[in-house]
Amino acid sequence: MVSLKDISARCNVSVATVSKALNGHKDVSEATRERLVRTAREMGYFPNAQARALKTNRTFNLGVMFLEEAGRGLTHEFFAKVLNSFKTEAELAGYDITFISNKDIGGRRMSTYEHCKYRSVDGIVIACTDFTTPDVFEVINGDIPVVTIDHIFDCRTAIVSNNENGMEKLLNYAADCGHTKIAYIQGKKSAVAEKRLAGFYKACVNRGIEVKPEWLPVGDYCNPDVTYQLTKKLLKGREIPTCIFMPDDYAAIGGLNAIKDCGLSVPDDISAIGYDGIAYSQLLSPKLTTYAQDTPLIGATAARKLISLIENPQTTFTEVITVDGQFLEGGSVKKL
Amino acid sequence: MVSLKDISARCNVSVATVSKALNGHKDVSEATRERLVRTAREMGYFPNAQARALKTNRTFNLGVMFLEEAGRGLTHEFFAKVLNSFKTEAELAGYDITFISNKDIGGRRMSTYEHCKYRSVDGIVIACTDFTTPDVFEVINGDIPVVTIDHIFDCRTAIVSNNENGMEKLLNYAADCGHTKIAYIQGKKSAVAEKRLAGFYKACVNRGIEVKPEWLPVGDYCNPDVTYQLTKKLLKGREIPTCIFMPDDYAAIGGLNAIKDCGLSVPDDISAIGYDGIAYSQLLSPKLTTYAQDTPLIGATAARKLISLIENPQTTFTEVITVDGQFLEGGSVKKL
DNA sequence: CATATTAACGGAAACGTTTGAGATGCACCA
DNA sequence: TGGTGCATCTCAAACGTTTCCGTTAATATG
Repeated sequence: MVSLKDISARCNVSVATVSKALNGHKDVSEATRERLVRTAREMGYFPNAQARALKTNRTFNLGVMFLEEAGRGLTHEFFAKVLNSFKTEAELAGYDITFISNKDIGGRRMSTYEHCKYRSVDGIVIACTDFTTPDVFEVINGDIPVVTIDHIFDCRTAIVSNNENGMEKLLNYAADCGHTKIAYIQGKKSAVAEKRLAGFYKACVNRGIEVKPEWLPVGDYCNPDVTYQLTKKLLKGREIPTCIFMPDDYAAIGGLNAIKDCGLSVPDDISAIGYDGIAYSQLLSPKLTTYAQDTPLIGATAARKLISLIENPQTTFTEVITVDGQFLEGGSVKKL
Repeated sequence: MVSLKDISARCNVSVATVSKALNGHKDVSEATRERLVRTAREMGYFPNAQARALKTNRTFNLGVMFLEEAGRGLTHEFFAKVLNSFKTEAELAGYDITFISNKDIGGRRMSTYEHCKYRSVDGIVIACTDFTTPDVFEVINGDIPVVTIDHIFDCRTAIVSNNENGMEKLLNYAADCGHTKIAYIQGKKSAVAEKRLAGFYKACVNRGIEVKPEWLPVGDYCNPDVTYQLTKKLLKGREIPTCIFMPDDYAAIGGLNAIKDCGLSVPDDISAIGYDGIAYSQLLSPKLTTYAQDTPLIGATAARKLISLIENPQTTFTEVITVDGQFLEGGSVKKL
């Protein structure tokens, strides 16, 4: 690998001058800087990332904290999409992405935060299903720039999908279609679940729709099995709803199977609504009516904000950025 | 951050001794090593990754080259799963994962290989849809340890899913069910596609099944739309097959929709077979009969092999490791 | 013309490690 | 006793940068 020293030798200047020239400092003449930049290019020079990091404490590396209890990890479509656009945006700005977790190093257990310190990441993005772990708190309370996705800590900037608005839009659509007997299989208790429920309630009140407690069972996200069971239970009740909101599109598959297994069909007998707008939901027939979270925008915004926090420490004020999604009308809701 | 110097000061020994003690060198007495290790732990010491890398040229970082033309990136379930287990296994061995691509740095375009050099990754795993790009060749011909997934270069070790065997198993099953009129919508031309076709042919010959050229259209992987069109075309033919092999489970959704749109049903009128065993395929009703690639094993093997190449350069002989998958019997194939 | 200012560059320390070569003390053997 | 070998530890250079400070020469200022 060609180093600054090689360039300095070839051009008869000091190493310091080469460094300054390549980094755009002012105290080097335009003539020599042009000459140095040119030969650096000719010789195929690239800075040594670790040497630079050692001096500057800047690695141009972003840590991704990505804890997912089910172990599905990258397989989780929402996370995968967000991460994908995060990565793209970060790379555009010259940053690389490294996965961060708690792990063993040299026989000693290292917490996630220690891992970040060890790797000297410039910033951290946290996207978890569970934000209540000690590992998360340690990172949140640390001194490395952080953005969180879909969870708000009051001292940190957060990018959140507009869950409240999403549910409102979906419920308004159902109401527009004439539905009043609406059930909602909730996701597991979390900040996201609360927001969605809030949006659901709010819209119900606005539209004068009565919310039955027994029509608000708590299930789990991304869990078709649980959703299958809960859907069946709803369909066996004394009074059955005409429209069922599923926890999300993936879980909805279970719900749809339950409806089918009860000898009913979507949307003629029962209307179904999902959440997420994952690819599959639009390949079903009928297409699932759902709300597509703007994952590309969420990821890109997270990256931009994080980098901004890193590069302009003075503007470090906490901020909550809400990203709207898009209503997707499928054919899974019957117009009464 | 506490450094070696801090420990050496506290314990009245030289920095060198601390370094050697912590790294398990032999020329330090058991007594002092124990003392040093203990105070290092007490003081919360972690080695500085970049300083160490600067000296040793070892970063304990693995580069992931992950080129996917459709831009689906991590969303591609096969890749996501493989990457997930790769990551887990690598972290177990103390390695971290960094995404590698071609990008701009300091105004100059950097190839993927240059990127690897810049970050000084210890090894690279390549998982692409297209192995014919210059970027891939440059990495393959470089001097950094490499393993490839699902593609074989003769100078590098490769982890490949047993595509030939998978297709054989599927075709044998179809034949066992009594099917003789079998169509196969192929994936896009690639090493993987060739292997699968080879397995298909081989099994057909074994079972005495005639292969009609018009029943072997070339479609694309993960493309429900194309598969939809090709399936329709097959169903409109003069003679129609009783069983259709789809490029993969994801594409199969398109095929299944086409069958439905033609007023036919699976498996009563047409049998369908997928490939991959992705989660959705087992949530459909009927479940899709398919072949699940052992993605956890593929990823873990890739990580282990790569690390072995890094840590034992003497054993650097090229190797091709074939990973078998598992046949999944669903309900999408009718027994004639 | 003397002095202050400025532009352009070099010297050298520092970042936190690793590592080979040397230094020290001690036991051992002839 | 003097050398040899060994165990244990220290010295110091090196990895490739960045950056503060100093130096030089040229130019501007009074």
